Amino acid sequence: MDVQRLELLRELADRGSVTAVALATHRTPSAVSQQLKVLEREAGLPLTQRQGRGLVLTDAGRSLARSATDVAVSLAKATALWDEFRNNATGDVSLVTFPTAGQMLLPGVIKNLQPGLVLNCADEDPELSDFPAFTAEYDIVLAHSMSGQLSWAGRGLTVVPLMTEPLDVGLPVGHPLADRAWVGPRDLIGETWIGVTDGYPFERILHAIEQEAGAHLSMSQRFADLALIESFVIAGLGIALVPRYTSGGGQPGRLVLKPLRGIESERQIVALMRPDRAERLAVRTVINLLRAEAAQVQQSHSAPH
Amino acid sequence: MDVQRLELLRELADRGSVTAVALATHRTPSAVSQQLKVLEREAGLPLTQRQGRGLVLTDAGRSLARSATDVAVSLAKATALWDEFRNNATGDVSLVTFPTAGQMLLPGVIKNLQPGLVLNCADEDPELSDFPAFTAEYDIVLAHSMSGQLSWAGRGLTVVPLMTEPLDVGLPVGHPLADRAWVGPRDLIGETWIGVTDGYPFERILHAIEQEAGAHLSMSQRFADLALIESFVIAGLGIALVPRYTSGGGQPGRLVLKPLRGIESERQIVALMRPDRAERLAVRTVINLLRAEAAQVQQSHSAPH
DNA sequence: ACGTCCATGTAGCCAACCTACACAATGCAT
DNA sequence: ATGCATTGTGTAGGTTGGCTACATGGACGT
Repeated sequence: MDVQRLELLRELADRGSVTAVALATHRTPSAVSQQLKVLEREAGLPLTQRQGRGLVLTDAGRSLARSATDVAVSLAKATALWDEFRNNATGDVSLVTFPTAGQMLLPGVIKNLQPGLVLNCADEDPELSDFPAFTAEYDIVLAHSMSGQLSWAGRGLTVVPLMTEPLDVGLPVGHPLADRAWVGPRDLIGETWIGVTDGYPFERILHAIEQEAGAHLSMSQRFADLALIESFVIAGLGIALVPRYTSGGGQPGRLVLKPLRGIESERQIVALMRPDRAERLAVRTVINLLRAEAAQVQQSHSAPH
Repeated sequence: MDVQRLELLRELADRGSVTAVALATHRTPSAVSQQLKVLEREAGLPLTQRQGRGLVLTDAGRSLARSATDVAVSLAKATALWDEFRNNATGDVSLVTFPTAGQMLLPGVIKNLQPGLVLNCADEDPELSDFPAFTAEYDIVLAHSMSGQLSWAGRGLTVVPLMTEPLDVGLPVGHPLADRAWVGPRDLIGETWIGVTDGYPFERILHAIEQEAGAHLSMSQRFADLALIESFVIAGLGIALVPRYTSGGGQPGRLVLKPLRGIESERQIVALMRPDRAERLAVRTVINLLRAEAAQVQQSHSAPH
């Protein structure tokens, strides 16, 4: 019973096609196919099944792939263990993030990286992409969700919460509500909103405000880019829900943030990983840096408040 | 990072010498030595260390060997999983036991073995041998100990309790105490005892009786074989502590058993296994049969009582 | 019907691992 | 003290297992 073959089966479960597995593991599709065939013969029962021109796992195959994850995890723990003995959190770690989290956390993390530890970052649009799926490609995936709602549950991924970021109401300077300490849902009736495109977590909060205030909110625009939304708010074209720690980066002092009371208004920023990758010492080190950075961001915003 | 090499390291931790590992894994010592050398180079730090003409593990080596066990366990779980899919608890299982447990449990177990599942049994003298060490050689090791006292703790072995067997006072027919329902420590003052050789669990109970009764017990003989002890008791040469379920096999009706009150007088019979072997479906099946048989033995003795 | 995309066979090459044998070091016995 | 057995380790060579390159056979879309 060979671990490499089990790993191949697990990759197939994650990526869905022999060719994709071959690409990811730097092999030819033929090699992958052969190894899977050997695994099937060893198992004595079909693990895969042709479907169209592709290949899908049988129940037995899926089940075996799951336990292959356990093997990979314990193996990763072993390597992490001797990395610790060598005190050697070295190597490459890859990371994807949605833009605002990257802007908020990554510069501080990269500054504190110890020598020999390389962090390769990329960003993706959370609206267009299935973020959990990136765990096949990247070691760490920074994703966000509304509090409580975990869209990536049940995929067998390791989830590390990094921080919860409040979503405030962004107002232009001079707005009638700008001198208030906080605002409630009823204060917001009649305002014009700059919204975000569908799928963003902000969407749900706006619906909650509508329910609580008992009125329909008028939505003038829908943008995906936060800086664009802020520029509209500053220009007095409406108000918007903006994440507290990442807003105002472009034009500081021109945007006023007010906490929203009466409604749970925050997003959770988490790190997603495949369980085996989460065990790597280098990855764990980066995660610790991310958590430290997140804590510092939160503290620096709460102290002067 | 190769699993086979890790496995070799773990075998070395268990068996203590390269030659023994080579013998156990059907390889030449040279092959083992080479693989360990590769593993060390991969790890980047010394895992073994010469001591005399032998070889011992360093701290790092021991630590890595421990995590190698986790790998082996998850791997065994995977194979057990697909064995379950095939509904195929087949293969060979090896077992050592001390004589009385084997006499009590094994015939019933072997009768109930499903076809294709082969159980190879052997017996060893618990006094002469280090039973936990047999887990390197056999899949299942049946051992006994006093209640609570687990001499094999901390070796990273899987322990499955099978039953607790009371130790009764064995008397010849016609003995003054033979019509009592039970006996206490003070009743036993002045009796002549047939003891067992050092190291047996019975030893400790006799000391406890001495303490409780406040008198010294006279010990006339010391034997290792239970049947021999019983024959002495029957002959009126003394009394002895005998396990309730396994005594009287040779000459039924000639030996009277009385429960001992006031002193915790029982031995625990357990199965010891290396954790990875414990995960094998065939092994788990045998363990279940052992537990069922043990329960039945206990029940059949308590019902007519 | 054709081209494309996917999985899978076949032949051959290469590397990893093992055996066989030799050798150094250590401990035990006479 | 001096053999002698035992232990671990090097070196040379053979065998096997897994990979690549290329060809084949279905399945889908146009």
